Amino acid sequence: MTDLSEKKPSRIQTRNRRLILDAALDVFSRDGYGGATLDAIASGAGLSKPNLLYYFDSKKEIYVTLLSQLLETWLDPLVELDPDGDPVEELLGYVRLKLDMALELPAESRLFAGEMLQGAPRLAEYLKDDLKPLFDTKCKAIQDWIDAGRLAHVDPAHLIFTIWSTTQHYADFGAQVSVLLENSDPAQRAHKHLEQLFRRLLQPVNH
Amino acid sequence: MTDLSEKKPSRIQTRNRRLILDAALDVFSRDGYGGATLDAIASGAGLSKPNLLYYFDSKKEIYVTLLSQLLETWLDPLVELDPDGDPVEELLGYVRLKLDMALELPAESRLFAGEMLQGAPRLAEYLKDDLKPLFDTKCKAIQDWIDAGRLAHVDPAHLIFTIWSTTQHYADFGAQVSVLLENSDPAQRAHKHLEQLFRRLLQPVNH
DNA sequence: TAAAATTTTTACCAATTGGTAAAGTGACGA
DNA sequence: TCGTCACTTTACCAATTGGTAAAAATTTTA
Repeated sequence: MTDLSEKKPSRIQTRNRRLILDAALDVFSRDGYGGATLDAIASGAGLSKPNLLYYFDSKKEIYVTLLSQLLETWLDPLVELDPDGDPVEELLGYVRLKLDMALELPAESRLFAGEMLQGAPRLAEYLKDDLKPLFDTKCKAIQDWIDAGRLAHVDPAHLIFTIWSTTQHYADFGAQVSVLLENSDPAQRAHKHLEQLFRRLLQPVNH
Repeated sequence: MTDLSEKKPSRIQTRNRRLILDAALDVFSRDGYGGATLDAIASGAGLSKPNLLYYFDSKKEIYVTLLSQLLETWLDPLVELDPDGDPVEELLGYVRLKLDMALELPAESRLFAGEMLQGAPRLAEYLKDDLKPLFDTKCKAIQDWIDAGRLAHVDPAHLIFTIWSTTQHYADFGAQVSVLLENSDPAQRAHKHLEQLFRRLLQPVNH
């Protein structure tokens, strides 16, 4: 018997855990936690179910592993927001990054959204301990920009909500978006639209 | 044996179908279609599972009934958008209505969002046959406003996406919002923020 | 009030679920 | 070549799932 949670993983372990997590992302993001089955994940990974359970102790462990790996990359762009940079350009850069993430990692976005829809039962402590402090810090930075007259008067918290919602919409509601847009290149139009939107919102009024 | 799908329903039928749909909305919106169980719905409605299946033939039928009832009210505000009204005020009114719906009917919003996350398998024909024509009509109306110089140059389709995403965010990501905002009255601030956002975006530039 | 129709309960069931035990396979170093 | 360790398969299992059959209770109707 081996304890997979300790020591450096073998080549096989690295490969199979990767296969499992990739398949699990597909299944969980499509069917939700409750709708996902180990059989579907195992089959997606090309492994037998007991073999899958050799690498992860339970369904929940796979899900939680997936979520916590996601959260690292998810927070990153907000961390990068630089209080010493140009306010409008910093925020537009953040919008651009978030939109690119939504377009390139839609499954990740949907996994996160699905967890939120369920009331974030497995993310409660993450929200309070990690996201909240970061959120407050960035809200304050934005408020400082406003106070310095370098940014239009906006509610910092709701500005961030607006950035999150408008960008993630292209992943989470992708099914709707693709039906309604048909032809026109969604990615480029979305980029142009959001740039315009936030530029108009954020540009301080000269006086 | 009775055919519940025909003739006018009895008082008991009306009451119990209502109880079931109310409970089902709770369960489906929280756990998703796959995660929801008939036992949970039955218990929520205060009925036994076989009794519940006397009123609906299957789990899927409950879900579909719920969805299609929702869609009627969901589309309504967009239908109301009046091409003969004042452009900015019409659109701001639409935003206000959508935000109120999200705040007052969060479970409905989450049910819809959950279906979207799964790729809208049960809404494919609704999206194409009902939503798409309406969407196109309204996009054209917005474009006409722009061409008449009564509205800033915006991408109509993406404007609608932005309205949908920013408003529904307060329902779909409510778990996150409530953790991050703590005290401050979210509803009122959201209203003020979105009014400001869309006013700045939509107000045509004088020239 | 008796019969007819509707509603509810009891007792099931086959399929699927997450998960386990243990035997088997394969690679690698002593 | 043998034993050890990591990995995989086979054969399960108890619990839960969506759903059914039919009897029992209740309500409605004639």
